[in-house]
Amino acid sequence: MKTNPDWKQMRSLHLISPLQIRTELAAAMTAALASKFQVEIPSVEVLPSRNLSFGDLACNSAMPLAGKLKRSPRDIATVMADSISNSFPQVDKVSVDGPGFLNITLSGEYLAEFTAAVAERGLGRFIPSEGKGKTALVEFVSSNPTGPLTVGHCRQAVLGDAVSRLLEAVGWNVEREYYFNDAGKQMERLAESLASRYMNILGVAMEIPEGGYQGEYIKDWAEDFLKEKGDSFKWPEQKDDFREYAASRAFVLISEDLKLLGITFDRYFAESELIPDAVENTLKLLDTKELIYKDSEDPRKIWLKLSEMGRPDDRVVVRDDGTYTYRMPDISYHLNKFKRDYDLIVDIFGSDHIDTCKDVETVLGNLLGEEIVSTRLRTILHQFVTLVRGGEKVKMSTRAGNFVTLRDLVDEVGSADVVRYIFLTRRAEAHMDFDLEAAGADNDENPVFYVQYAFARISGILRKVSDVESLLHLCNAERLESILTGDRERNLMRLLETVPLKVSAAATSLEPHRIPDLLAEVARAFHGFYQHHRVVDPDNNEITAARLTLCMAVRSTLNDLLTILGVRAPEKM
RNA sequence: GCGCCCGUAGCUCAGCUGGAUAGAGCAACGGACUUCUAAUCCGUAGGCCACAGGUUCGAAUCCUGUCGGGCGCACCA
Repeated sequence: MKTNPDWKQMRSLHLISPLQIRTELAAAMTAALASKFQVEIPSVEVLPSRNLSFGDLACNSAMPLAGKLKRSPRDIATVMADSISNSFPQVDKVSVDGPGFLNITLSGEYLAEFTAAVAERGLGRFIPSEGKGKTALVEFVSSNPTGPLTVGHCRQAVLGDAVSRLLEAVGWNVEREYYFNDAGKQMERLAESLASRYMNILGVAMEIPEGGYQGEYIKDWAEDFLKEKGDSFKWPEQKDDFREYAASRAFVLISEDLKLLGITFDRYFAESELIPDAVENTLKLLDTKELIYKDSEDPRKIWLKLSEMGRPDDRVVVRDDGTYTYRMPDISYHLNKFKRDYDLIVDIFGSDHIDTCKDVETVLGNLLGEEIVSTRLRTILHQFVTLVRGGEKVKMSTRAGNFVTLRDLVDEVGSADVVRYIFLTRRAEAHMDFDLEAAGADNDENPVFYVQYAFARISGILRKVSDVESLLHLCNAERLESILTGDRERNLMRLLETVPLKVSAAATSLEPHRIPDLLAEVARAFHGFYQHHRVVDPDNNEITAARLTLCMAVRSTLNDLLTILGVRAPEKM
């Protein structure tokens, strides 16, 4: 998926990429308008047709240009149509329809060449590689290391991994990073909660602190702590021992949870690494820029002047005991990320982070320049997940310790593929009801199987054929075009041709939810084709070869799209 | 009260940098297995795109307001 198209080789085959044909058509039409009307013309846009019955590509630029050129939209569209109608072998038909739409139908020759090339060399090389040679950092999950991951983290984990994979699909070199908050007040509470359980085992009364952690897993940790380290520890004398032990156990817990979904990180970045040097440097920097001030009553307490930067309220960044609030190391962390010089920094947070991440962005803008921050930092805030079982909402409460964990979810659903796919079907900013019964169902209520089944079917066909390679060599683009003339075959090729640019658009907008839609569309078109056309015909090698070529192209497309979601492409089901 | 997100078919959701008849899956109804896996296919039905204004040649899409839901408004993260 990472290789770049070899344009020269394609030229020799008369094949140009989906992106290039669109670019060339737009350029030709823009040039024709400029020369005919002798005015500056904003570049026209060639877009996918909304409805395939109009054609493959459409352009509506004639309508907005009508006022400026003082001509009717249809006249303008006609000028555009004339400029491309006979000069592109990739174009079969151009028409002007309705109020001034320009509709373009791609030629069978081009579609056949494209399909053959995808079958032979894979779809990946046709995806425009905008990210080639560039690096991106994607931060996600970053949950407090205080316990197992929950359903909310699960959505974020899946989303972050898919965003990363999507960026990789268009050529980015991606690093996945988990910011490990191991230095804050929550860690203190966790350590004390552990100490409390430990003391209880030893028969000493000690309450779990206010806001502490009640989960059963802490009891297990306490028992292990006792076994491994002995019974001589006291709170708060050996505070650090409790804290370190809890953090390391939480770390293991979290990485095992992530492993259930097949997610790994390139780096776990510990907040404690920033303390105190990096944070003190950041404070000095903020002070130099006069963005902080001392509290009027307690000079050890330090405030951030957010209200002067257009945010609603000033915030404390250093408490009177000298410890930092969440925002402080987070600003340092982001400065660190910028210093590492990525071309793109993606932050993924739950919607409860809205205020803090706006604050951090604002401060970064003041320190580094708004231009740099707005072009290089992109934040995805996802909404929460409501679990539904049998039409009833599943109550979740972190405090009481009866939350549904990521592990529970994957166990109940029974498949990481299903969990990933369903989470990725909704766009990040939309609320989401996750129906445990439907997700756990082993039937056609489950959208994942529909797509995977298409891949498995193709694999089944391939198993029927003894020598796929030599059969495929029987089939060149010309033959493909003359044999695959059915509507279903033709529409399948048309659909495949749009995939590279749709992937590219999804990556540009950091929206992996577009991929499941696309997958379902490809699978649907394939299932329809499969039902109506027999692929393997022992008496007709030519037809077999042509349809097999199409199957190979679909297979490659499904595989690449499933890879973006991190969902398996099974040979058998 | 303030900020952000959401409100599209019975259910879950796409479509939202404005464009030609609003889409899909599931559920419902009617059909299709002596043929490469029927976890499939074909067909039918289902919608004042929350509501009210505005911008324009054109609005589910942009703006304003109202109503409804989620999240936040910590010296937690």
